[in-house]
Amino acid sequence: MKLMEQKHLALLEEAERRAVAPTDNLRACFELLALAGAIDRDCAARLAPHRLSEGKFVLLFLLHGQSEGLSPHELADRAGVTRATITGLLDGLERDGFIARRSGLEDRRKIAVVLTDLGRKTAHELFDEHAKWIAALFAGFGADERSTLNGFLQRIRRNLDTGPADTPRPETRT
Amino acid sequence: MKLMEQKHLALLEEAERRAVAPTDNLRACFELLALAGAIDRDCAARLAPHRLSEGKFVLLFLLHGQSEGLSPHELADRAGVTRATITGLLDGLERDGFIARRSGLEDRRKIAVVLTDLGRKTAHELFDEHAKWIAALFAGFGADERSTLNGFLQRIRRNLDTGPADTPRPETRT
DNA sequence: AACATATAGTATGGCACCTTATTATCGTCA
DNA sequence: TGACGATAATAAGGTGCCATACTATATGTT
Repeated sequence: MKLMEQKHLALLEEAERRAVAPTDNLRACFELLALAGAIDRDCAARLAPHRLSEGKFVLLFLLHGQSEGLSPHELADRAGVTRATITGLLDGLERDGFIARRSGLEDRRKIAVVLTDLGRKTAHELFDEHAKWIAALFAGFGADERSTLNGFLQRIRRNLDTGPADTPRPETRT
Repeated sequence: MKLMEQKHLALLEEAERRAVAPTDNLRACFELLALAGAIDRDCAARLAPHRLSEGKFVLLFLLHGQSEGLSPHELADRAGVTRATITGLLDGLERDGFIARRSGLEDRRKIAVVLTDLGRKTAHELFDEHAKWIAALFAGFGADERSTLNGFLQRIRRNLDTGPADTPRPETRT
């Protein structure tokens, strides 16, 4: 269990050598990023045995309960990725037998993506397990602690948003 | 500025519908992940104008000050990625004129990666800016607050490590 | 009806990361 | 000495993400 990522350790050492910035702040930031990275990796590791990635899992539970299916466009909107990315994920899900593509009836440009039995079964089984796993990460936290943590995160986010006025980020398209 | 990622919103809704896990916990986790994601994206956006990614930037400052250069193997160890990944990053850095590959003298399997003038200049300029940017994320935080936050993160990490005994993660190879 | 424009899905190519070969070189030990 | 296993770098192929460009279909305008 590494407390910090290798690259961040290196950066920290160099920053100490140069004394350009308060290293306590750097350390705090890297611990945050390391934890998030660890969560992501753990998530991926839990889904991998089912031949799923996080992105694919999201599509699965988005489709679950939609007996009519959803179009790739809708999936993209709800999952928060581009349509092109959806195409790739669907290719994998179709190959592995989780979903099927049905060509649309009224609008022939549209496609309806529907779960197969395997897809439905997998989505159903995994969702609860997944949600419980995530919730368990905050086991032992009281409401007050969660809200304190949240306050910290908000403040960091504010610093993130107001700070870099020099970088004209193209404002994630809607 | 989105507070939470689209996919997490969707997951949260479904979890509320099903009432399988305390959604406050889920929400807290997603806020954490969203912030980390936002930081990563911001980092990428700051480096992109220089034709650098975070991975490439790390290599650059690892090489900075190493007048003898480093081998891809050493770079991989210090950056915490595989040698194969390093090869790809070096290809890009070489193409863009930041580094040069020098074939080794004593051991002819080895290659010495050295910075070009452009590489040295870029590394030098960017490092301070980058470190200051990261430190600025924790502007306004006192030592006590940083340590409270850190305590929270450690607790989450402990939950992460102890929880999933069922997932036999292959224990990140050294 | 005809043309312009918008939309749906996908292909293509790029990036950063991975795992698993493959090739060249090194060091050792029989 | 020469064969063997370790090591260095890379190649090949896979994933998930992106942006851009293309095709087919739909729709609105005149």
